[in-house]
Amino acid sequence: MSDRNSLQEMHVLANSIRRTYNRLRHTTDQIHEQTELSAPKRTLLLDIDREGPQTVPALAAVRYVSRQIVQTQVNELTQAGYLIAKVNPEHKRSSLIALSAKGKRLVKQMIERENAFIQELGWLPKGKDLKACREVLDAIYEKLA
Amino acid sequence: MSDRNSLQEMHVLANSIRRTYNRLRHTTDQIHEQTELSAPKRTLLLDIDREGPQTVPALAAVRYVSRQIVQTQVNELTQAGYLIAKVNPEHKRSSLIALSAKGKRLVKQMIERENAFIQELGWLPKGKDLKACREVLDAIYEKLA
DNA sequence: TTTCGATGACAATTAAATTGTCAAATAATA
DNA sequence: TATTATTTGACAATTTAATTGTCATCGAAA
Repeated sequence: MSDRNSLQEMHVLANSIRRTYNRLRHTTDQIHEQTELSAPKRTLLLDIDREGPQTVPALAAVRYVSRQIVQTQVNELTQAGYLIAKVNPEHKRSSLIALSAKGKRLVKQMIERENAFIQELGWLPKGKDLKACREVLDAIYEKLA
Repeated sequence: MSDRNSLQEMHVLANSIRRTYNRLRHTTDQIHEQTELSAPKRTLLLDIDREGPQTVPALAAVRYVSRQIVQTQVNELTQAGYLIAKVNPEHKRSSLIALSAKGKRLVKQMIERENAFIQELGWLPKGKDLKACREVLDAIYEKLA
């Protein structure tokens, strides 16, 4: 399982993940330039859209960054009207951070812009390959938990 | 090719790339904690080991960061004895940044530590799946060039 | 050869994140 | 229940990563 060749392949894969991540971030920075939102703030909005309302500490934990920086970003996004704090039935002090109507509209626009970019690119991985790739990434993600 | 379902799948894959990247960075931060080198500096050393000596502007370009910050990091790694500037036959002013003997030893140690970690984990993606995943990532990387 | 872009050095600034502290709220446990 | 430990949001100070801008010099192209 962990012969020399497989280990080497794993290093190469890790490098592909890193450089593709960097390029994706750069591409999305360009696509969403007019939003005036940084990549960390955009991913907060997109994650909350995908996973639903969450507490600040929960958002920080999945990112492996301090809760303080996420708190600051959430506060600024709330100030800008994209997020709202909802009462958390599980916890009186730590509210659930949710998208506002304005935030939902922005996320919708961002996804539409990304889709338009992909259409323009005229290419997507084949459905089967895409799924296989995601499954490997998710398995690595789980194993490193 | 770009029906609604495929687009949705692509967004999900992008998210898997991002979160796996974050977890890999966190894991390697822990594995290499005693090196006292930041993730950006470690990837510089590993990239130079993998791709060979390169100029500072070339290193910056693949990262989509300014040449100034890479110059600073390279200068500090040179100061610390991990890198050396080699004469560039193609360019008198812009030297090729290469690993010193000390840098090569460090890279070797880092790879050994990562391999030991994987052994301890007792798991790797299957060779076929690993390769398929890398090919999809590399295709995305190329298409976004 | 002369113009224009690339490069390294330096400086100022901004952005992202860490670390530390405090008080209040919550959770765990004796 | 009482008490102890942990979590959370707010605030502050600091560090790290990165950007932006400028300058002199070098190299490439016209």
